[in-house]
Amino acid sequence: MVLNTSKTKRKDELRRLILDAALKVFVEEGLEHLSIRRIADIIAYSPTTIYLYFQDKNHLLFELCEIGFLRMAAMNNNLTGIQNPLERLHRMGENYIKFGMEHPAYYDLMFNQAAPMERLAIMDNAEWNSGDRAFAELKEIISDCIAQGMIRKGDTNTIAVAVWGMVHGLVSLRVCKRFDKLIDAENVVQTLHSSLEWLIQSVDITGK
Amino acid sequence: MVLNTSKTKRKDELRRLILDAALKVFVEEGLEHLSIRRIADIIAYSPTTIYLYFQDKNHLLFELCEIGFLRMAAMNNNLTGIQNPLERLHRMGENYIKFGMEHPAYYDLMFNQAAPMERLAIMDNAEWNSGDRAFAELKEIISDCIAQGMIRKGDTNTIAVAVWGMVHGLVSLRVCKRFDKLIDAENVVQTLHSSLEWLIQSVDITGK
DNA sequence: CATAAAACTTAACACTGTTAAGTACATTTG
DNA sequence: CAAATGTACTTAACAGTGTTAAGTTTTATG
Repeated sequence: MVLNTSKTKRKDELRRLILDAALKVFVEEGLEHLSIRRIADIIAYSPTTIYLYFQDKNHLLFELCEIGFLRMAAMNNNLTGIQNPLERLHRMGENYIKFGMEHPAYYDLMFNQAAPMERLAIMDNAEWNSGDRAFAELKEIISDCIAQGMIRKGDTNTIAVAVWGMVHGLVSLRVCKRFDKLIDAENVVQTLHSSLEWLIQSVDITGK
Repeated sequence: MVLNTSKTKRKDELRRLILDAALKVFVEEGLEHLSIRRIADIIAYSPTTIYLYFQDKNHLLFELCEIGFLRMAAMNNNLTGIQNPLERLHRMGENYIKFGMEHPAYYDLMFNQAAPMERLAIMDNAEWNSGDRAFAELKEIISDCIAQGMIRKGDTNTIAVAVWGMVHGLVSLRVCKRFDKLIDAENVVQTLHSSLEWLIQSVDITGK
């Protein structure tokens, strides 16, 4: 298998151009304004050209998702050096919330929209690499918490789902504007962090 | 103000017919197949007629949401008789999960989709009645838990957001198919319930 | 240079939400 | 009773969507 011939390189260049244009539109104007024709206009190609590089719109959205996962993973660089696993868990949650607040369009696409997952459902036998890796990391931290006697013993899977569910729920309700009529706008983000802190303190059995 | 004249009655009848048709489509075929023209076909009227009864599609979706909230509230009928507030909270969470599993299309519309909230955002000064009532009920139960020394003292708002966030997160990830590649299909619902139970046990301070 | 292959475009299909303008019918008014 | 008003509804169109079959242009190869 030959990599990076001038052929594949040029293929990749336009592919990248398409993704960049798509990104620009959907970050700045929202997913609902992201259309194939809009992308085509920006890169000055005909709409059908995009179909030579992506099977369909879902495929394109899936790739945007993957980029989002990379950005999200990059946020967890500040975890290195934190030895205490419960503290790590807390910080990971705060990073998660931060990502959602800073990149709501990405977040919506990555966790709420059906489109990218439809693509994934079609290519059977394929695992969801990005999601899988992140989930595995979460489970490992929880495993450490249990091993060091910082949280109650229990099924790692169950606890991981619970923790992920919680932070996702907080961010998702915010991104989908479900807090807008219930909590003052200036307090929402603070409330999310408080809620996470409440969870961490509730499961912490070191000081009890 | 005159209620239920033959005029308003007939107006309401077609309105109801439209909502029923909309409901049928979006429950059976999903939100993406719910179009104004599809509804019009079913009720055998022209598409534009629908605009005489609803400002726009968002308005219609908002009304479907409200119907969903009624159904959801009805599920909590089995709470009467449960005195223990923590048990009430647990049962409320289970009802919430059950609703999401049984009515994924409703759930998606009520908590994930942007459309219904856009309608709500426009009519300023209006509060989100359905959401407001449900959230207030949750806060009251938590208040009771604290008063009876069943969970740690803390800000009611913060804890309510945490609890709602958690169950919403679980249901939302399931409805949006984010567990599909991570957890075996036959175990997912059981895992959600276990996760909720884990939370309840983690915050319960009565036996410690 | 001719041929084959790759890259790209045109035109169309079947949809979408939404609106301006027009029609048919019932009710009220002079 | 006839004319005027008002209600209920439809037709036709606009501007947009994802997507595909078929045709054209450009590039690379023998």
